[in-house]
Amino acid sequence: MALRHALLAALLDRELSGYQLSKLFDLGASSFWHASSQQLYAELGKLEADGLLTGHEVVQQGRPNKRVFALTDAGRDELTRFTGAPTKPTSIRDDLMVKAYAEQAADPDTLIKQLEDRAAQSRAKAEFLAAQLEKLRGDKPEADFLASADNVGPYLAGTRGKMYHDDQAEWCEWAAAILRHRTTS
Amino acid sequence: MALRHALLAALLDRELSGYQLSKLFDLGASSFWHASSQQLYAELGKLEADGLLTGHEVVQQGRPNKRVFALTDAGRDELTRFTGAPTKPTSIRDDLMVKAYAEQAADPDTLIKQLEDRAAQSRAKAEFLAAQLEKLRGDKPEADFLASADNVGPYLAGTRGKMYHDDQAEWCEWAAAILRHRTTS
DNA sequence: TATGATTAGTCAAGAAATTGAGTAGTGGGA
DNA sequence: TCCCACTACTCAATTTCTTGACTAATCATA
Repeated sequence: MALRHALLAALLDRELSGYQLSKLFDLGASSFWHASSQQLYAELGKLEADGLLTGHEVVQQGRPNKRVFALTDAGRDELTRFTGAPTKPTSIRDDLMVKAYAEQAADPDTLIKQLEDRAAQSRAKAEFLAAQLEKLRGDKPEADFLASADNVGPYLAGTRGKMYHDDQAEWCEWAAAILRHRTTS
Repeated sequence: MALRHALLAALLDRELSGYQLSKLFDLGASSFWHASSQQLYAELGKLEADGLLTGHEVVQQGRPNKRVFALTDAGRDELTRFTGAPTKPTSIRDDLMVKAYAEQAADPDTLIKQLEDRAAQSRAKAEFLAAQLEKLRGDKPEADFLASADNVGPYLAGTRGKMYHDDQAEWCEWAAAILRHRTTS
């Protein structure tokens, strides 16, 4: 029920092809939602059937043709409805937290490695998102951009994504340090 | 594939009934994983069938009988394997981030209300988790507890949960303030 | 004395997400 | 010149998760 709205949101101020959307929703790059390409194309089909967006074939030379999707008025209305409707908080479901919880059953060294690897991944992703944010706000200071820009949504969402990954990296390193300390003493 | 391990982790140092587990994995109270009771009971059945845990009927007076589950050696081994195996990072999928991203299509006032409501929920949950952490560490300072306690896993996971909700609340309030400022100017 | 909350679950239907493989053309590097 | 990566998708099977309803007893409250 929510990938629908994530797709509509991504198409709010531009047209994108299925493939471009699949890059935007990629696990390693998405700032606000993730989905596999298979899931995306399936959902795009449903959204088109429901009249929330329209697809146009674009003929290309030198590479496969693509279908570019755009929001319809109905799609925009649906997004407006969605943003105003209460939804229940998204639940936490993180495999790393399960691993940390199960620390007693874990081999300390491999668990520490898991945490350090994830810390590195999150650091990289936080940096990537920081670069995206910088690009979005251009040369303005953040406060000016947020006060005056005409589309701040992606910036708000990107900021949350960056916070998440900064925290994740920090926590992973903190937890790894504690476990390391416990094994050496 | 991961609810399995979350359940095994929860049963690592104690026996719990399905109902107790359903409270632990409740959306409003879970610090490290969430699942509905239906999903839980289904998964508990599979885990028992796979020999990763055993259930014992406990007869009670004055209330329905219950089944209490305990880890088997195979279950503990599976947890050890899981904690050492690399897993891909959990993806971000948060309805609020989608709503923020779609700010352009949103009615400002209702979106602001959504953000403020969620901020309040996250504040409450962060407080709840803070109380749990305090209970876990007893009267010791955190550093002493983490260095000397025999089961720090739940504390590590709970800390991440608290960070998540502290951040969520902070971001929601920040985003709401920006949107409010943009509507009044 | 009826009403709702709490304990302790079960059943079934459907939607959402994952896993794994496959197609087919183009461009670039060893 | 061969192989790999990239663009741009599709198909099928399976697992996971959600939604909504239902049973049935006890306890506290109004």
